[in-house]
Amino acid sequence: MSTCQQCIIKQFNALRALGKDDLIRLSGCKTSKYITKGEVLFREGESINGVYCIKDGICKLTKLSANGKDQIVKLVVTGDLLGQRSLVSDEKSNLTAIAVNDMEVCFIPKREILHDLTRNASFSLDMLQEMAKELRIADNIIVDMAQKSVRQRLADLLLYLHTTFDVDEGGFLSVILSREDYANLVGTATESAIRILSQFKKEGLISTTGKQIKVVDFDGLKRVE
Amino acid sequence: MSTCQQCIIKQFNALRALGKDDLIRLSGCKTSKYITKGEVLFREGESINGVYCIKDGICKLTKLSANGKDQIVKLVVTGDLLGQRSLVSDEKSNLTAIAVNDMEVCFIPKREILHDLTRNASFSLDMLQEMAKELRIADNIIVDMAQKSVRQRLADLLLYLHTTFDVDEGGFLSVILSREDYANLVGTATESAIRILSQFKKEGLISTTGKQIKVVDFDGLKRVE
DNA sequence: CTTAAAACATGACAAATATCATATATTTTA
DNA sequence: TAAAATATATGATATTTGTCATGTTTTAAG
Repeated sequence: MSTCQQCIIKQFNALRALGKDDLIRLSGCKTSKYITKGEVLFREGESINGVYCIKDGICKLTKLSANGKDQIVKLVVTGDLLGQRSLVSDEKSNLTAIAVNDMEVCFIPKREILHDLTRNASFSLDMLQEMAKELRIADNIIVDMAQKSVRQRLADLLLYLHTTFDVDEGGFLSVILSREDYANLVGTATESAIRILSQFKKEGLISTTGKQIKVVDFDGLKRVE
Repeated sequence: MSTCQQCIIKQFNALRALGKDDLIRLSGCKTSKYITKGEVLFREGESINGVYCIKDGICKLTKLSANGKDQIVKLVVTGDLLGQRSLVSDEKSNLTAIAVNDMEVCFIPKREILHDLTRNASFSLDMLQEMAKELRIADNIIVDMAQKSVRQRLADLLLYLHTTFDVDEGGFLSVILSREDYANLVGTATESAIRILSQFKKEGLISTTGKQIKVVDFDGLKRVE
């Protein structure tokens, strides 16, 4: 079994701020878990009681809106922590986490993280910085949701997926999402998302083969309005 | 000149976690400032280099979207801190702050706050908790922006203003906003906001006298769809 | 007080998006 | 493999929202 100390994943999140002794302690009480595509890691309203460190895979954080539709609030990827927000504010989870592809995660109990947060200022400062970054991103999404058209938001999403998750040998986006996921990410009806993706294809901005999507004209997508 | 130690405002934000000595130190280097309605406290892209503690008044945090419209991301009120996010992540401000009514604020330089953040774990944990709360609120706003109609968002806003800022003797909302502000808060055209407010009035959900608005049927507004 | 400017209001119309219906393709299950 | 379930696609239409035009009211300035 691998230890947190050896694990390179910690470089990508606040755990990097911990020293050798703390990492050894975490290793001793962490559990690891494999989740297959589509499985639920935790649900809105549940107590998480710890933090997940994503060793591999991608998951979507969704919230059920009043009208019964799921909104995907963000995608969380390899290297990210999951559940810090609920842990810090001592609340049940505000969001549901569902695996977008097969995942490997480590679970670290709340008590251990709190131990470090209260004693290790550089760890809590690092976590504070991460959360500040998330907050800026969330504010920007609010503005985009409020002011941009569905067409623009969908173009932005494709650009985001292209730059953030990279592409495979064929140039296709390496994250495979359903059309419904696309709709739930930009906040529109599934039919609208499908329709606009078809338009993008006709306009030569993207090409598609089943669920696989390739960004053909990056700058063209940027200019969409 | 009043000291931070005596100031009751600190009860409402992370400064409550500081001890006597730290508060005395802050008092020594803080500056206070009066801002009149409509004045800009800081702009998007500026370095704030500190934190504002709002002693009195309300201000709106806006961001200019790609299409040239201002979106109000949140209202910040008496007791809140302003600028922590930029300070913590060491970035220029992502938002513009404009006074909605006359304000009194105290400015505390970055260096002093950082001093406490790196040394005082309970202070940085408290700030972390505040930011976690803000992040949950932001996530919920994203869902509402994406999934609710303009009519619902405007009804929600009236309910929020009613419960958060209370009402005057006549039952009118104590925050006076222009119709344009209402539009920029819910992310719609000014004409649309005006039109829907007129509808609410006809439907007996609110009553208005000039800029003053009174929530008449709270539960009715809740049921708006 | 009078005039100019800004804010508010509303109609008419255009554009964007949602909804419903239906068809086809793809995946899963038996 | 066949059948069922699910996902994708697209047309027709309704609804929501934005834009432009115009008039009225309120506020600010001289």
